Amino acid sequence: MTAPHAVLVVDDHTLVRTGVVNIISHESDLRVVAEAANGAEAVDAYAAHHPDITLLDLRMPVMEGVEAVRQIRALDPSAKVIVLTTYDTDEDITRALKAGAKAYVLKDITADDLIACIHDVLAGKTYLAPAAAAKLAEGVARVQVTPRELSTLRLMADGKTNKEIANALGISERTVKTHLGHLFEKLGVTSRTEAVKVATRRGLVRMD
Amino acid sequence: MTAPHAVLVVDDHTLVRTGVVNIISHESDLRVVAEAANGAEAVDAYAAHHPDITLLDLRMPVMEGVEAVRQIRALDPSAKVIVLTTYDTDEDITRALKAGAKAYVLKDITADDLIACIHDVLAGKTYLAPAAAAKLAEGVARVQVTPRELSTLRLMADGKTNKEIANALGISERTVKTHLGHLFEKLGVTSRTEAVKVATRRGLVRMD
DNA sequence: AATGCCTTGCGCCAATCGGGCAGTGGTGCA
DNA sequence: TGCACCACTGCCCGATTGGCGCAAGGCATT
Repeated sequence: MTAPHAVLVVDDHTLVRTGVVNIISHESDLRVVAEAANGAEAVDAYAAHHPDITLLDLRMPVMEGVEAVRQIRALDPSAKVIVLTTYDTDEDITRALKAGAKAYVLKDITADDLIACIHDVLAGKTYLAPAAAAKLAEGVARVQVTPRELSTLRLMADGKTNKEIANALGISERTVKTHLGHLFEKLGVTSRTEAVKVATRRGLVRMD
Repeated sequence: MTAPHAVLVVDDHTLVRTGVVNIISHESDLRVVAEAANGAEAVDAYAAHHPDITLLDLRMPVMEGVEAVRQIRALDPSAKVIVLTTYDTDEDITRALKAGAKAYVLKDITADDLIACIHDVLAGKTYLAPAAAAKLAEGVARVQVTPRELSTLRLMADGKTNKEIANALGISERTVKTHLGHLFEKLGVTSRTEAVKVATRRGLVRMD
């Protein structure tokens, strides 16, 4: 029998975190060596323990999950991070995978499947929740939103008028209209309110 | 030693649910007699087992949590339901309490506090998460949105134009404007996009 | 050199939106 | 019997929005 694999569990919801820790504790070849409640703590804990596996949520205060993945992978390019979250917008999924996550699973996964996923990742494989894989597949052919368009979109979703957006970005109101026009086309809508809806669904904007 | 109290656990996220079940299993005076993954299952499970305590999430497919609380309380007016959720919008809180929930706690609660909360409710007390209590307090002085205004708001948040809303509700476009005008005033905004933002934050509309 | 995309900008125009003023009818409560 | 509130509607007006076409400079890829 070899030494158990070290696991770091990150989730801002204490209850969920202890629930996951409990489940993992039942496995003899896994051992939780640290817990964290936000991205910043997660990076610190990773640096301190260098676990074999990191399980982390995406939506967290202080530091977002994707940024945490990025920083952990910067500390250790071989780090194996499993994203465990509630949401499956294609933005979240692609950003997490781009940041270097090895797996993306949803919280409606069963305990057994989670354990299986951890073993897969430990063995060097990757794992995608079926729903995540589907979203990703349909997203392949998806139109790209440019950085400037995204800034415009965010300000618009915040309730700003074209004039206010223009001032905020230091460009003319006409240019704002052009960006929005392109956005509407890409999102398949005709009004800003509708745009907010589908952008939210796609994970392009957040209602914080 | 008396018989342990029967508990029903309801959450659509399997992982979270088993986590909670695990935590409760560690208490000798509590016993999980059934689990459910949505509101409809919850009502069925309640009818079948009549548990002493029901722990349930609000956001679920098939049947929403608040509706489940209502139906369970209709089956058994003495039912003790604890709402256990991630969100703390004042809409969710007030609706859950109005539906007859005995407690409202967030998922960032610790396992110990959850157990304490269960015991409180078993003893006939009620329990409100501090954040929930605060939201409720500030909400006392909050302006009321009328049913008709709410319908209008929902359709608007869906991206509909005033004309489309008018057709959908069978009223004139002018009336839609009146409703929206009143809404804007109550929400403290001047545009529909802004209205969508604050209405979402308050839990009046959902981005499903 | 050519092609393509992003970003920026222009004018024009019809539709939509937000608001002001005014009014009717109904319900429920004091 | 008032009073308050809700739901509904009309006309009018200015501001904003969305769609149309067009185009120039920059930057990267081929």
